[in-house]
Amino acid sequence: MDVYNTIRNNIIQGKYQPGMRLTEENLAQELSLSRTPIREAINQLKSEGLIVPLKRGVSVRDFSKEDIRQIYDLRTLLEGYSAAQAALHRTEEDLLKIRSAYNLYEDAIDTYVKNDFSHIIKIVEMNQQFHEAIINASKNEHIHFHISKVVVVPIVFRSFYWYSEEKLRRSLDYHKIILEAIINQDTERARIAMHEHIFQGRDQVLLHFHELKTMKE
Amino acid sequence: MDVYNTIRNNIIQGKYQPGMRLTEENLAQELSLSRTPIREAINQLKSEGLIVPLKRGVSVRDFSKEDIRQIYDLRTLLEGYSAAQAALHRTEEDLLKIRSAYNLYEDAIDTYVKNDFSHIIKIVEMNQQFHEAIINASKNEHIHFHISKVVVVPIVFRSFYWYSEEKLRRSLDYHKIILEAIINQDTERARIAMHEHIFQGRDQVLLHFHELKTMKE
DNA sequence: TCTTATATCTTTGTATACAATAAATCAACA
DNA sequence: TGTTGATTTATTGTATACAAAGATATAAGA
Repeated sequence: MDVYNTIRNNIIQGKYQPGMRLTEENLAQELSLSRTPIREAINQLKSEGLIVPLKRGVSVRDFSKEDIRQIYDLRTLLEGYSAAQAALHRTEEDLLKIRSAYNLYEDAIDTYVKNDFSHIIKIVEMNQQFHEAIINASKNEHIHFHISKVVVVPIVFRSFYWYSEEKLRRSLDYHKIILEAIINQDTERARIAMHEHIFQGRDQVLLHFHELKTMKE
Repeated sequence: MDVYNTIRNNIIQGKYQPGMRLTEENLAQELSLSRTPIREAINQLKSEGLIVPLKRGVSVRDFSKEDIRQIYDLRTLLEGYSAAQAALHRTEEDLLKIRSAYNLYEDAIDTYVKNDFSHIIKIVEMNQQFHEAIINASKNEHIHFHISKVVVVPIVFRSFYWYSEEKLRRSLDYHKIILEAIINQDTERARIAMHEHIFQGRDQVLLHFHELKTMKE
């Protein structure tokens, strides 16, 4: 894995906690590299908003509840649009991929509820894959480019640990509604279902905001 | 001006033409700097999509009509939303700034049509300032963060050279409608007017696409 | 002449050294 | 003791050197 992803993962997985100060030299020593490649990774993370510049060094960004609201508003807007566009432009190949992602998500949930709690990671991945497939089907390269740059809030990844079986099933239901709307080329239904689905995720994060922040993974 | 903005301006102003290959060494010599700061600027421009990686070096991105359509779709979505949010959340101070930007845009157009054609630059600036003021009033820091990163298409800057007086007046009319909708907190009117306004800009760019591409500024 | 292997040249990626600057420490003085 | 100025230290910004990887040119053999 490259330097950028190494540092990014350390932030997302809570190894580098919010507010923690990072310097080029420290990171370089930790990763046994020179400052040059570290600088490049830091610059990228800065431009993505995951770390904020300090007078000296940088610090891991500490997101507030208001940040979560704003970021989810944005995500709702962009992904709602991409679902609508996917309903409009999807090919048979797109449908195959979306359906496959849907099934894998269902499998992951089934395995999880059968007491294999390690499968939560798989659930996160398969959920992402479903959303990815829809963004691809929307045939707007630039929306894709943008959503991929929407600020990643570390705690969102951890929020899945607080999903009950019931909530996971409801999440799956939404995937189904979205999938069917895209099949039927019902743009507005796709958009609205995607909106509700993303707001469901937002509510989950906001509800457990404080536990998520202190959680060390 | 820093390295990033120097290179960016050279691309926007057509000094580095679409498809042109740039290498770190060349740029370093041209700007009398070492490769290190050049690399940082290039990385940023790459992540913004203004230049694309080559096997060796990078090349200035050549945008297609389809790119223009997709980017404007995105801009419509984001700025339409920000106009609606501005209508909802604007303070008196926001209104003052938006109104002031509106007036300056009107002044710039007036000066321009009185045969001072050099004022086209001012028109571009004042138009941007109006949009900025609305984004600020929308009170979503993250939308702001994003719109500022929406891919800048070089030729959009030049498209103003093809605006007739009538089209400029129509653009101003839209600003007025948007301003009033925000004053009256009419979210949907603000959103729709912003949509139409941005599509007007898109049509202008698409209409003159070929002239704009060969134009050297 | 055409193909393939070798050498050469270009260009990027990484390490390191040094310069510039801001922060922290310490000392001198009121 | 508290305040100011000088000194040291920490950290970033820039330059340069060298290693690694690709591309291009060259030469040898079929």
